[in-house]
Amino acid sequence: MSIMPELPEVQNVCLGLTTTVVGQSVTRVTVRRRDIVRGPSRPTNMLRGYTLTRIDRLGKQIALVGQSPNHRNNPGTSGKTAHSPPCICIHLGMTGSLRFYPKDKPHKPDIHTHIIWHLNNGGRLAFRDPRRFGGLWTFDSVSALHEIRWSKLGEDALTITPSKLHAKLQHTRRAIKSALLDQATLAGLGNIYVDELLFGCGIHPLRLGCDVSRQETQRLVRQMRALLAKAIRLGGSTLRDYVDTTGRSGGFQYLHQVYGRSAQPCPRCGQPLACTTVSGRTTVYCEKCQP
DNA sequence: CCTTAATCCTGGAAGC
DNA sequence: TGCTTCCAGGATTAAG
Repeated sequence: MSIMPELPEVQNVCLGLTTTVVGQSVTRVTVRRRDIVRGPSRPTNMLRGYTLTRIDRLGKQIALVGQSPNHRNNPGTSGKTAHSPPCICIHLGMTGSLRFYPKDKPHKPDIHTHIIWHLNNGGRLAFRDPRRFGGLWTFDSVSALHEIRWSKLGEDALTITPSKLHAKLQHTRRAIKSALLDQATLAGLGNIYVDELLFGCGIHPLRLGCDVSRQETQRLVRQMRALLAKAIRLGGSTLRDYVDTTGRSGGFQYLHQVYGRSAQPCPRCGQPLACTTVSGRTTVYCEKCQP
């Protein structure tokens, strides 16, 4: 089973990028597949000539924020848009990865390596995505990213408050699982964590969103933060000893109590876990523990 | 409003 | 063993 980039994985990618590419400037960009750059894409020229100043994240989406090298020497000659830094938004989709290769580490791009940023320290950042569900969007400014793209997303799963989530859930008659998967409700949850979360909270995936009480929502948010935080920590540790298969699979199993365990005994009551489809997604749950 | 289905795509698993 | 088939998944779109 390969790593699925949901919020915790994306967060770890961001942490990695912060320590490797932030502060570096982009000397050259190789676009090996043009169609992986979606939407109107000419303006930022893929950040060539810019310095990467920071990495932002909302839900599962990553933003590489650039800054013109002469920005400091040339402040405020015209309107604010002139100095709003350009950025690139990256979604890893199902199989996307963003990997940094230091100067001395060789890197042989294969057919699935779509974009390579060459950095001034000799390092390279490579976007690879075999299945190509992921993609990349360029923006003139961070504010454009927020207005055009991130405004459609709900609050980040790590920071949303119980009352905000409850307000969103209250006026929907969709299944709770569908609502939680919808990035417009809150950003960051995917199929795996939604199943785990609902199991952890003892909530049936088909319960109506508006039937989830304030107290249950509180439990949901509390559990969600704990789950994501744990996964982030674990991701960090699995990255360190990536080659150690046993350590990695052990952590993986610990996190997944229901996902991928259809018909296996419920970790809480022992009854075989049920499997169904909700919003077109495989859904595993316990009929007894999630009434 | 809401759901379902189709679409995109490839690698891995299962079946024969 | 090698071939075929199926299926997973997120987001978007169209259709019911």
